[in-house]
Amino acid sequence: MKIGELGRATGFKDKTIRYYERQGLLPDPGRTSSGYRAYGPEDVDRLQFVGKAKRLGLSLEEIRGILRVHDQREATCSHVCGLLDQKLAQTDALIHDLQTFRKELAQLRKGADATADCRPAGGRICGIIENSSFGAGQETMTWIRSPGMRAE
Amino acid sequence: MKIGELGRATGFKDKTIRYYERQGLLPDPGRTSSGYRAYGPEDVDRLQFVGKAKRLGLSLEEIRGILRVHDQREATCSHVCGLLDQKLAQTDALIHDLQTFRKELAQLRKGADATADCRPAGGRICGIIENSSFGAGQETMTWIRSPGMRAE
DNA sequence: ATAAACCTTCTACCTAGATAGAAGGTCAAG
DNA sequence: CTTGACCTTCTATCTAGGTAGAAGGTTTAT
Repeated sequence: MKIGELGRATGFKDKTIRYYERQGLLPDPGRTSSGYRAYGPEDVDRLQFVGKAKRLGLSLEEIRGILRVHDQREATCSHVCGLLDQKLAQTDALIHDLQTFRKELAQLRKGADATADCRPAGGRICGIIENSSFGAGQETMTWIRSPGMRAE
Repeated sequence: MKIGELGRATGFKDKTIRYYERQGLLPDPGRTSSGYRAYGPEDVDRLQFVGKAKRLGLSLEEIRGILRVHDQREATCSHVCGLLDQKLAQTDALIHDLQTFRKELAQLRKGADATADCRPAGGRICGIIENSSFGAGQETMTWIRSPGMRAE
């Protein structure tokens, strides 16, 4: 099987497959006499696994970790369970932070309605934002901007 | 006031201040006779505003938008309220997606405990992940990886 | 007077996950 | 035999928000 065929079987572009190979997600495939990459059915499985793991929210680095364990002929169970637990904890933490953020944001918005003139004296720029005690912590809420969320 | 002093007053590095100027967040400051950027107290306010807005989760582009409205001598109230409402809606949507994701993840994790051997026959890689109906949708949960969240 | 501490511009690099193009070799069908 | 569909490698580009360094000019303190 050549790379295009593999791509059609898995939904990945050929460029992406070569990229994954460079990233260590796919082993060096054999080559045909003319130098083409020669894949077998196990590579279809492997790529489909990558796709599924990606959809689970695993990074390429995490997926590479799982595949390395697999390639060592070890069972990946405990490794994967660890990753899932980690994801779960991260998700919980993120939800918690977001809920806190949302509360503060809502409060700020409520106060904004009460602000008759949001531009106070003295060259200040926006009373709504500047009078808030919101950003008192040093943490930045950059995570609110997530890929695919940008309207365009 | 020169750039270093402005930086010390606001907590931004000089490099960052020049970067913000390039990005259109700060107006072209005057220069001293020796060509140095010469700032006034209003620039301290402006930069502090930028810091606060950033901590609110606004992107530099959004902040630039607010500042442009301000520079037109228009009140920024309604503009900022619009942004806040938008952030609020985005946050709600993100929390909702995350809760759905968390449920599916927890279910997967629960099933993993029941999976005696996660490596089924036929060159498959990980039964836990591959047998899940989890990633059935096409959407990828990449937002789970947020800046600052990466353990190192 | 000279070293430290500033300042300037310009350019390159970082993350993450690809995508696109250039320049060229190979292969199957008509 | 030639056209188009493949294949190869290498390099550049995108997002977002900066950071770092080179190469050089200025100012302040000792």
